[in-house]
Amino acid sequence: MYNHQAIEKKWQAHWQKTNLYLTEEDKNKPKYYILDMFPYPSGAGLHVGHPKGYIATDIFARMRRMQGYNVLHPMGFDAFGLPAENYAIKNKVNPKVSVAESVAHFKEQLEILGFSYDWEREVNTTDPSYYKWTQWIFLKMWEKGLAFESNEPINWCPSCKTGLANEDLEDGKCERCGSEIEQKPMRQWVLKITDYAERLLNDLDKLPDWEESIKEMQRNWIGRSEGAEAIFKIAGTDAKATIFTTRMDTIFGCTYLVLAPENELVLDLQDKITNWPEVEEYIESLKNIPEIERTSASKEKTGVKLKGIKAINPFNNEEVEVFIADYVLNSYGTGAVMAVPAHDERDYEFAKKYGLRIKSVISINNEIPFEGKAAFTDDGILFHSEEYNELSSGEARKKMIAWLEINKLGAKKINYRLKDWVFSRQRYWGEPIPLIHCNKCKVVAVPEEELPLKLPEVESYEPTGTGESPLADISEWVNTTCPKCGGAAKRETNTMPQWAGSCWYYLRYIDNKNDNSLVDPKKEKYWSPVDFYVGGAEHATRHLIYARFWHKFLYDIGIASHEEPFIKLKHVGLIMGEDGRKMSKRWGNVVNPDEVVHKSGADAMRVYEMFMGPFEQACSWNTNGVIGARKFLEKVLLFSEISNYQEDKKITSLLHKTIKKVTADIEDFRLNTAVSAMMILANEVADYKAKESALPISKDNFLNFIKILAPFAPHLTEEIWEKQENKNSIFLSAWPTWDEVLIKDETINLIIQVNGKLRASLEVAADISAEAAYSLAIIQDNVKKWLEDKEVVKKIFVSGKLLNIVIK
RNA sequence: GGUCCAGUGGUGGAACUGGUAUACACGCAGCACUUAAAAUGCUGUGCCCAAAAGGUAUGUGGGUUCGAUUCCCACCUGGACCACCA
Repeated sequence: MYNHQAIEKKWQAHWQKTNLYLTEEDKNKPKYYILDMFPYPSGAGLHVGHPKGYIATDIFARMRRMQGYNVLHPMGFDAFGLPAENYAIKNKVNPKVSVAESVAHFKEQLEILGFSYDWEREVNTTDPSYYKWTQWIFLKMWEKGLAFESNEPINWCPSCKTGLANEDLEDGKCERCGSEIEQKPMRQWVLKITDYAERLLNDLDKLPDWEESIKEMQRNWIGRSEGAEAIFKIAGTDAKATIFTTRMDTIFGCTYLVLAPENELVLDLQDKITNWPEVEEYIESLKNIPEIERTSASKEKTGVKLKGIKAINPFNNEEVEVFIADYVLNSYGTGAVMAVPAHDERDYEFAKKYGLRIKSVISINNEIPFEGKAAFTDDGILFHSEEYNELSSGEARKKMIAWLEINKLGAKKINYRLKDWVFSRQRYWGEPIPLIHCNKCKVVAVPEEELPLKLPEVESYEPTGTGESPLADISEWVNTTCPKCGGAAKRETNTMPQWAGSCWYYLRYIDNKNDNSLVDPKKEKYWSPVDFYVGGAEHATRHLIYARFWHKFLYDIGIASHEEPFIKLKHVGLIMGEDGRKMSKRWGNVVNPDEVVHKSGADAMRVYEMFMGPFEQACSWNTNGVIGARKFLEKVLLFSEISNYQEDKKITSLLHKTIKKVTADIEDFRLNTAVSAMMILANEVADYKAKESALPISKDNFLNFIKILAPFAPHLTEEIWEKQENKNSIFLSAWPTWDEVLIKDETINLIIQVNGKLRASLEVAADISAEAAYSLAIIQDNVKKWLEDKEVVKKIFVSGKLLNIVIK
């Protein structure tokens, strides 16, 4: 009888008592750091999807330990941020209290799954001893000028009452609550991530063990665009419009200029604009259109001409009209573009609508493609471009930019889609930003020895909506003295965003109790970098970009010893509900792991989740599937109850093949086929067992099978291991090896094809020659039949696999 | 619109560098055990054909090859990310 409840309880207690998973630096062993993305503990607890990644890394960690590595495999909690705070507001509890409850609940749920985490190294981003160092890093960034105050308009969520970073939006809506985002100018702390854009982009090439899809998403997000700026003087004034373009070669086709409606130049030119009331009305009308609608590509473009204004093309001194239009964004490039309707789709659409001039300057094979019908946007050969005629687009760009630079009328320029990181939130539940505002000394850092700057207790966590966080109401906290001049001063009341703590947590696991430094340099050298990192793909453009940014900064100031934090990265595919939808309370399709563990056991659940399908792929939960995994484990337990061993050569060979396959499959995270390989072996053994009363395998071999199963089903295998009179844990034993000689089959099934179609299969010696195979094949009735009256043109022989006879 | 990924039985999926398509598991059907059911065991299970033989099948159409789920081209469908980024 398989009493999973008793077995799992027994071993979990035993592992804890014997400190089996405690990790320390050990110079005699190679290190391996395998990391899960730590969870955000919500009140709802885990569903069966959450542990999928944790199970896989646990299997990997256990194999690595048995292979003789010193393995760091920690876990912690990322608990600052809106969900915890909103939960606290709704239930009128201090977030500190509710987070502690959620963490305890999560931990309990994780523990019954039998993970091999070293809990001594647990971190929690909301723990002052942790966020002391988050604040410390922020101060270092501030010292280096990477954190600055800005009053630019930013994304504002009217429901969450806080500013948000671009990364926090989904389809132009708040990722948390789905509200329409407004653009609101307000005082913000911003991190200059764009200073690192080039490195964040280029260093992706140094990460061969990251999935290509994730790297591609990051490249998309960074959005590097190489072009140039050019200055158009405004006729009759000292004003200048600077435009950004990637197609300088088309500048002779520029028939008008477009400014973003918010471009400051528009206000500067107010006196010269003869239709100002119309212009002003247009600008006002745009304020009522949500950002998402305005920037939608499907929307018809609108705009207004700035009457009385002409811009001068620096190349031919031609005067062109100037428009403001909604399709030019003030937040990208210079907020101004030169319009070349013949060679840009957006400009073409706008020019058609308003009947503006269209001038072609790029040809291909001496023809002008789609003239008058659509914009031709490819590179080609220039014409109507004075001395640049006959040049290719590429050459022309180089020469034109060089000319601009010589004449100080423009320069080469690289733009990024990536924006600087809006880093302050007007909410309570986050790390306080450790800065002080003094009238005399301006902004002053909280002295290092005063860190952590603790989050004060507060009556109400409700956001104020005024652009100030609830901290602003606590006068005894806000009012302080300036550390520099000793005069009266006020604390910064904004807090850091949810993503701050997760930017560096993997470094803290290495040395989580160190109060004197972020991490001990010796320990950092031993454990860094993270060898293998596993988590959801939804973090590809947020956490993983932010963390790489902070890590590079920490590298620059000498804290981190490697330029990249994560060597190998894999993403875990979601587990959907049985109805194929995302598991959610709304659909009522959430499966609770506690129930599965209670009914079928942690080991069965672990085996099933790995068996479901490819690790990276999303798949639907099927409760019946757990039964299959459970049956497999029952079969293995049954074997262990037989004490009569009788080795069988075929099984030995199959076992060695299985060891090889399972080892390689775990290495590559092909855990579904690893499980199926072990099932095949168990089925074969069971077949023999039905015939004889002895187990057709030697005791040593049986124990090797138990060992490769151990990472998947740690409790059951530990129990079997003990029953076989082993004193130490199975996880302290060595990972089995295989013998290539035993894997080689003596006989094989040779496939006989005629014209590529299967006609027979012969059991022959594995090393049979082509000639021997042929003479054997042609006497088979089923082959003879097909060869009658036919001429054999060719014989294809693949040693050990097949013989294909080609006839005419 | 751009970039990337994927389409294989009733279902989840397997097939290593082109070489027996459908491993493994679920489900289903039949049989055994049982008064009966559950559990368990055995057998079968892509489609056409009574069976054998054979034919046919990996989204659709074409190509390369002795041989294609795998490589190439076009198309269809679905998903992920980005998107008026100049």
